[in-house]
Amino acid sequence: MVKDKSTAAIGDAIRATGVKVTPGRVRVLELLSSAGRPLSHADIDAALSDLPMNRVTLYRVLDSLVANSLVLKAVDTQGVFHYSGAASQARHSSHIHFHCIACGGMYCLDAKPPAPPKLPRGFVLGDVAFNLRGTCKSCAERLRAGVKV
Amino acid sequence: MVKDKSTAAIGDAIRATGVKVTPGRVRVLELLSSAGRPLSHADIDAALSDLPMNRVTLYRVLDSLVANSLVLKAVDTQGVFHYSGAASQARHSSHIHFHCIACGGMYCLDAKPPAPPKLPRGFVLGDVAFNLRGTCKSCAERLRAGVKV
DNA sequence: TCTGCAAATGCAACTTAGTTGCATTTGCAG
DNA sequence: CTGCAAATGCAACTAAGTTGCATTTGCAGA
Repeated sequence: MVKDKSTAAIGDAIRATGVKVTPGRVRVLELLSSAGRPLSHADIDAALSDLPMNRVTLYRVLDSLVANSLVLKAVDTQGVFHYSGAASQARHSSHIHFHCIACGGMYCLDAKPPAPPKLPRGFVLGDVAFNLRGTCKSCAERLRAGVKV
Repeated sequence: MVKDKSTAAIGDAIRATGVKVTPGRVRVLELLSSAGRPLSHADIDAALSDLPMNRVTLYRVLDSLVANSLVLKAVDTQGVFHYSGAASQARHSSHIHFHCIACGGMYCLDAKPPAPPKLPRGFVLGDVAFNLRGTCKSCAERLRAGVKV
């Protein structure tokens, strides 16, 4: 069976970083690249029912992909880490994430993130977290309808 | 012994929210109000050597203060929660926090946070997290000097 | 194609952060 | 001063993430 083009491309991207191309790495990067939103460790774990992977291995796969800039790691306002494919990095770094405190969902907002402010001399900027928290449309409507939380 | 003015004011602020004024709540709010930066749960726990408090109680004290808007809860890019007194809320909501990945320190930057973007219809904004991560001046210099991490 | 080895994985055990249930203590209203 | 709801302490639990070590596997070189 011939691997489809995108899977091969993903394998090449991994190989290019100098680490081994393993089923786990390919599968996780594939998942993150095609997912429309950043996924948590638990989200990914649940999505990998076709390729059961040890909890620890998933952490290490993610660490490896993050270390090689193939995946982005960000934290939401609840302190939960979310990962997104670096291919969608441009997409995800060009807008903001909204985390619903009622349903736990994460949404990508169609708005530009602010420019990082000027840092004091000597400070080196790594990455930026700009996340909003609140209630999403459907949860807000449900709550407004009088349903108790 | 007569309580000093600020302690009394803190007690009043707590009482005004309708909850009981307890030594733990006063001490924690006092600490967060006078601290120049947001403190983590561990920071607070360590600072309370004069008033040993159960780990769980500290969580509940913080929850109570946050629920009554006397304290702000925010998360850094490492997923660690930090608390700051609401009296210093104006101060801390009017600028940005920088978290050093080398020394773990948190710095308050003298820059305005961006205006929250316009949300889609129906979305309700709760709070905002805008944190930067990187290397602070002293750590950057130390690393540049050739010291291995 | 085969082989050896470093890299990757799985597993078990551990740490840390945060939560829950319940018995005891305490702030404070009456 | 007294009663009771609220707050606390304690123990046990869950979830997230880490570490050490034995086993397996990708892949470079023979």
